[in-house]
Amino acid sequence: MKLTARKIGAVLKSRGYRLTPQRNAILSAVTASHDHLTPTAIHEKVRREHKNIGLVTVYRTIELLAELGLICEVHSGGNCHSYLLRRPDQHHHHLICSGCGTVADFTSCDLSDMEQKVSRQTGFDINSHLLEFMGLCRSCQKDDRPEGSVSGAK
Amino acid sequence: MKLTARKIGAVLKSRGYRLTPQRNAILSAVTASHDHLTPTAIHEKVRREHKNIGLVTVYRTIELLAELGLICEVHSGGNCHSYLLRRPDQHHHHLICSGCGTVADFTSCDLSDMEQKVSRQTGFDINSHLLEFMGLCRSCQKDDRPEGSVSGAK
DNA sequence: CTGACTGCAAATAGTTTGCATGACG
DNA sequence: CGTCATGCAAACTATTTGCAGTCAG
Repeated sequence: MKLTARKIGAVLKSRGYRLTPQRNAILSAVTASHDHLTPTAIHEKVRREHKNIGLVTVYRTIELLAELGLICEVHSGGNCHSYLLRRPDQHHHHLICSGCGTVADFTSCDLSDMEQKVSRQTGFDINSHLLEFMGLCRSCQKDDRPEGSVSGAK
Repeated sequence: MKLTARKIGAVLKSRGYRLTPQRNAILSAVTASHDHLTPTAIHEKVRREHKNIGLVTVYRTIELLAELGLICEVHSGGNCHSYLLRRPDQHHHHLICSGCGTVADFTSCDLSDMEQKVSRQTGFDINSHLLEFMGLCRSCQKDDRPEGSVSGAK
């Protein structure tokens, strides 16, 4: 079950934040996309409908959403300022296609064994982890041409 | 076994790159540190001895080293432009202390099972992964004060 | 109404590029 | 000696901040 723009809006309200058309537009853009989006990308997307929305507002909204844990960063490639809707209901990780940039997520993550082992070895008190897999998605495997047809890449 | 400045220098030479005093200084700074360093941090470190080294040179050297696979990025916190000496001899991952920023690494990583499972589930052809654990290192646990005594944090 | 939100513009930070000089091999 | 590397300055890009007007509640 995914988070919808409406649900996020409700969260915002319940936290005492206002639900403005701009924020709504940004929420729609983020929830509609399966990919990770940079601030600029979100801005462009949103601008199609709300021409005079400021990039600044996008930044501020992203910050807010990240703070509330509704979106999270994706670390694909060198780009570390891409954001993605979060699945709040469960722990999950990302699977990033190096061909087209699509992000899938998966939940079958059991690192607790490894976490314990590493913790024992190093003495660290581990409280979280970051795990991402990189590879080619089904359709990019068919195309199987490393260059060309890359949409997300800079 | 860690990579030393000397060894990296040898690699550079063998690849046809020149071994200049500036590069040497940068290599020493990187190999001497157990932490992840940002370009600016490297620059400052290096400057203590070589006052008129340019930040630009640091950037260019980092780029070169990353290209040769001698250093790698660390994705701790929001900062994604920190670099660390690589252990070229084996696959490993990072363990980042959220207290002081120290980076340890560990090698007991067996994700192949999970990789296969995820691959089967999603149809992705997985070729690499990024795994980092976050937590508190031994000495930060003793201090156990989440604020204060934080050196690496912005 | 009132304070939070927005948009603009300017400020700041981070990174890249062009070019003349200098040093490596 | 020729070429690659450096350092400076300027160009760019990405992000943050200040402020006055606007709008959600």
